[in-house]
Order: sequence, then structure tokens, then C-alpha cells
Amino acid sequence: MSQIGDSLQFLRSRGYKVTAPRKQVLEVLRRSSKPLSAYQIQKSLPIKGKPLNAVTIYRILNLFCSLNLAHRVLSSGGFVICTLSEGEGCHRFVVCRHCGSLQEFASETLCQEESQITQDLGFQAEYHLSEVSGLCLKCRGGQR
Amino acid sequence: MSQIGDSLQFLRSRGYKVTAPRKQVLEVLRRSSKPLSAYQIQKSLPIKGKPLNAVTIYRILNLFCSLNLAHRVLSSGGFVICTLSEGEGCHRFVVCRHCGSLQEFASETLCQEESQITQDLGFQAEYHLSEVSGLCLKCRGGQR
DNA sequence: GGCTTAATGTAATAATGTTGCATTTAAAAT
DNA sequence: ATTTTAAATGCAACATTATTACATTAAGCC
Ligand SMILES: [Mn+2]
Ligand SMILES: [Mn+2]
Ligand SMILES: [Zn+2]
Ligand SMILES: [Zn+2]
Repeated sequence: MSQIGDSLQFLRSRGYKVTAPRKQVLEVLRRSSKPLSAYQIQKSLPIKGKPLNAVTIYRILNLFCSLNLAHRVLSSGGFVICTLSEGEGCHRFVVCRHCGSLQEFASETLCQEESQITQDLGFQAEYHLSEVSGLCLKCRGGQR
Repeated sequence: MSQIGDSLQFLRSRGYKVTAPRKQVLEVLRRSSKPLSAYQIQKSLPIKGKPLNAVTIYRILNLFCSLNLAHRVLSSGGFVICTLSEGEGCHRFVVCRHCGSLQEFASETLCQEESQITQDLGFQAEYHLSEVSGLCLKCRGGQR
């Protein structure tokens, strides 16, 4: 699973440098199953040497989000790595309100319907932010 | 349009007191067409006498949101008054990325489809957060 | 190995949000 | 009307999140 290599290659191909801080942030995000804040990322970084500067982490996260390598999850205020490919419509999340685990998904149908509804309200839809919260299988104890 | 009176009555009926700060925050939110942060609300309050304490404003906003008298718009971090009634599914927003104007809407269909999709991912959906961004009629210059 | 410029570090500050405790007051009871 | 009291607000201190300007470092190029 050299997904990280792909991300680094993607950065290079867009003219961005591959640096130690960027690799580290990418690593931390890939390992986490839950959204992490910039400062949580800072704390969970290698104890060897100085920790990354928070400003640097913010800049890296902004870059990753602008390239859709990562997303900011607004309902929790954290950042996650993107697990989907392009071309399936806007990337959405479903989050467990109990354990915080989350999964990314996309749906052309949802995008189209939202666009239709908002068009009737006079808007030209461009981006669809959507985060569904509920309970995951584990946190329901396998019921239902 | 004594919508405010209704809100105050609603507060009383739920056992909450009707206070000057609550009336003021309600007023400010009702007048605004865009989401306001707690501190923006504080600034836009009557210049007569001391301004409301920020802590108080946060507590009032939390109360309003818990009662669905107001909502927090996550994409902008501000608060708006609720303009819908209950029973139509989760309340959603479409926001103009240019002028910041926004409109609230709801759709049972969207809720059902999101619930179905996320159920297939193992989740029991409970709440649907959704904010569509785009351009309003004015900001498109009436085109399209 | 040096060059160039993007990226990072540093310091200072802004904006947002929370907690514990003292004081005030809306609304009920007398 | 006055008293009562729980709820609401004020106050002070602090935590978290985020941004800006400028100095320093180092990735990728020759
Ligand atoms: Mn994605
Ligand atoms: Mn609403
Ligand atoms: Zn769970
Ligand atoms: Zn607009």
C-alpha cells in the first residue's frame, strides 16, 4: 500500500516540493481513522527532534485540501486524508457520533438533486458540503 | 411579522426565561441576511449601555441552536435564525460564495437517499448536515 | 557543489470558544 | 407588593484555533 508514494508523486507533478514536513503530515493523516486538528497532528509527530511548527502544519493542510489530497471535516473541525478518486461527484462523509470513526463517500445522484433543488431557489450550485452523522455498526452493538 | 414574539413564547413554553440579552440576540439574528459570529453579534448590539458579554452570547446561541431556533453554519462559522418549520426533514443551506447571502431549505427525499447510502456503509444515519455553495441570482448578474 | 525560490521557522497577534465562581434578575410563591 | 429562588448573566482567567510579516533553510535545478 504505497499510497503515500502516489501522493508525493502527485505533489511533484504539480510543481510542489516533496519535503520532510509534508511527508510527516501525510503519514500521520494516513494512519489516523479519525479527523485530526493541526495541533493534534503536531503532537502525534515523531518525538525525535523538534516538532513541526503549527504554522507549517496549517500551510501543509491548506495545500493538501486545495489539491483534494485531504479534507477538512467541519462537524469535528479536523482533517482527514482523502480515500476516494475523482470524478464521482463531491466527496462526503458519514461520521459516528459515538466513536468518531468516519467514512468517505460520493454520489452523483445526491449532487444532481441538491443542484436541482438549489437551482429552484435561484442558486447555481458549485460545491456540495455534506456530513451525515449517526452510529456505526460497532457502536450499535451489531444491532439493526 | 411578530416572529420574534413567537420565539419568545416558545422559550417560555419550554421553561426558559425571556431576558433582555435573549431578545437582543434574537433581534440581531433576525435582521441579518448572513451568518454572524458571536463577536459580530456583540458588535452589532445597541450602543446604549454595556455590550453583552461574549460568554452570554455563546450560551444564548447554544440554547437557540439546541432548540432549533437558530443554526450554526459550518462553512462560514456563523449563526443564523431558522426560517423553516419542523417536520420536513433536516434543515440545509445554500450559500452564495460571492455575497454570502444564504437560504435555508429541506428535503425529505435528500434525507432518505443519504440515509440509504450511509446505511449501505454500515451507519444508522441520524442527522444530515449539508451546505451547498454556489452563486446566487444577483451575483450571476441574472444570467443562466 | 552552487543557485534560486519555494518552503519552513519564528514571533507576535487575532479570533474563537470554554470554565468556575460571583452577582443579578425573571418568574413563581406568599 | 414583597419575598424567594433557581436560572441567567457578568466577570476573570484561560484554552484552542488560526493568521500575518519577516528571517532562515533546503529541495530541485543547472
Ligand atoms: Mn475525498
Ligand atoms: Mn432551520
Ligand atoms: Zn462508532
Ligand atoms: Zn450572491
